[in-house]
Amino acid sequence: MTTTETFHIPIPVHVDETMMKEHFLTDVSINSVLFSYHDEKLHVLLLRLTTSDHFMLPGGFIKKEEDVDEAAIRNLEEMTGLDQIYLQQFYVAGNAGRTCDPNALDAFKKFGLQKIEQWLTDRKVSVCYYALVNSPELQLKVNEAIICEIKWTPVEELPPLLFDHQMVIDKAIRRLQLDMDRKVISTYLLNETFTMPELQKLYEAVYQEKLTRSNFQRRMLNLDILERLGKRHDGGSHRAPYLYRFNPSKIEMVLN
Amino acid sequence: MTTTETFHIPIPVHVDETMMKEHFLTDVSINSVLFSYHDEKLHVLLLRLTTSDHFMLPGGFIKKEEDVDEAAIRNLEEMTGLDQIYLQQFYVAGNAGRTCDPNALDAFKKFGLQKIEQWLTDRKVSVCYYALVNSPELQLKVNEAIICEIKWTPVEELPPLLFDHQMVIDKAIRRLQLDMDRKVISTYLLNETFTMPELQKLYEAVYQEKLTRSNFQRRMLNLDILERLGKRHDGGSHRAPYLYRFNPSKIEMVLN
DNA sequence: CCAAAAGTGTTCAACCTACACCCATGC
DNA sequence: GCATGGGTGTAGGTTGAACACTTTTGG
Repeated sequence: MTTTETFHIPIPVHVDETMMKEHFLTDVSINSVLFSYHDEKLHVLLLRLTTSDHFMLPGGFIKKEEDVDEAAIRNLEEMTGLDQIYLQQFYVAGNAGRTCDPNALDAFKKFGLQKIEQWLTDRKVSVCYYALVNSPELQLKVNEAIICEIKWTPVEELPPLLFDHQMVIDKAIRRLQLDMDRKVISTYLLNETFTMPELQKLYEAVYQEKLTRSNFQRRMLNLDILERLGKRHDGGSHRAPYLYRFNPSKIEMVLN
Repeated sequence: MTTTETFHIPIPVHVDETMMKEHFLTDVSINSVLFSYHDEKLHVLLLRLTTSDHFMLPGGFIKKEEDVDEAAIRNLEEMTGLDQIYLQQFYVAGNAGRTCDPNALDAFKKFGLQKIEQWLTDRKVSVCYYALVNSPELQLKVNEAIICEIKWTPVEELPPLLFDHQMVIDKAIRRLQLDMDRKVISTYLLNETFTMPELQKLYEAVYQEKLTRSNFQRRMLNLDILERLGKRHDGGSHRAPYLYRFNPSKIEMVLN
């Protein structure tokens, strides 16, 4: 999946409400805000049922014998094929009316999800995670049934969303900003090696503000977790920037 | 309730499992870590069933038509009679095995809670809040049935706890520490007026470390949210400290 | 007058900000 | 050589830690 196309993933529809109730917790769900950084922008992964104009966050349910954290991981794996992802619980969306979105109801109905439509729009308390993905190339795994659209969207261009997902994303961004200052989670959003200007652009995308080049450089170097490697020349008519890498042994201490 | 005695509150037992399932969400619960500050120590409110040696956090369940935040507030009100409390969601305890605590099962059984024993030890995802209470004087409201012990416990002297409540308290303290630096929540733990040494001792209790007197004073004054009132002399053979008050108009901006 | 507690001042280092200057590269 | 982008240095301000000094009060 490139960063500009949209893609289609299948979601299973052979399930019915009885099956869901048997295997899953009935009034808890999971929603994940997947962040990815590319094209100098912070992106969020969104889904759209083909029967709706509105997008939504990926999510899932918790098996009865499964930890909530496990369920969040399983969910991401099922959807993206990725398993070494930074995952952080950050919020519980618990308003009683949050699943009563007529747009969602309508979309589910048209979509042919009658068998679990009730289940999907029943009152749910949603445990929200944010996840950091350094590559937007998703290995899609789900192999059955109906198709929906999946898309990386820049955070400053979010379309209308179902349920309370706009608010959930806002909270996720706020939390990501706070965590960026306390932990060294930029590792999870970049390739293994990167230049200082690239790192700076990531910070600018997350905080949605410009930073001063020279001061940013010093700040990062003072953290004492960067290893300077060789230089990398991109063919541009300017000086070649150094490549850096996060020093794994030093990061552990900072990662809470 | 003074700060040294333990107290007994009644909890209702006329309910049975069918009633619970009809009115409440089945696999979500709430736990609250109530913090109070007195005797120069940070305290947590703990309950103990008279049939157990182990203490536990107060908690409750969520009505089907009720927001989770509302439920947390209702819960606190029912238990303490207090309604202007600072309440902050901070964690979801979601491990599958967390409610399988043989000590708890045993205590519930002996306690005569057969009718909802199954309900109480069924797998539950717990939304955890911390709350700030500036007065340990609780107005107890619940008026029926069985008695259990309720006690303010200094955080450095926590007894053995049921379920995963020790871990929940640890996380609550960590979160409280982070929040103390970002917001001005000390208001909720002190009387309206206080002296600088009193404020310092609160910080020392929360961070569990000594702070330098002169620097602490400057730091607090530089926040520009304190109003200096008169002096207060306690009869001690030393200089009388000033009284301070948080300036309500300036606090709002800092309270997120 | 002394001890104890509270308030204030001084110094030093760390760090942030702004801005200037130097280096490498392609056209 | 010059525009562009990257790297480094410097001056000024702010912040925080450590510690010394002063003020108030009771015995």
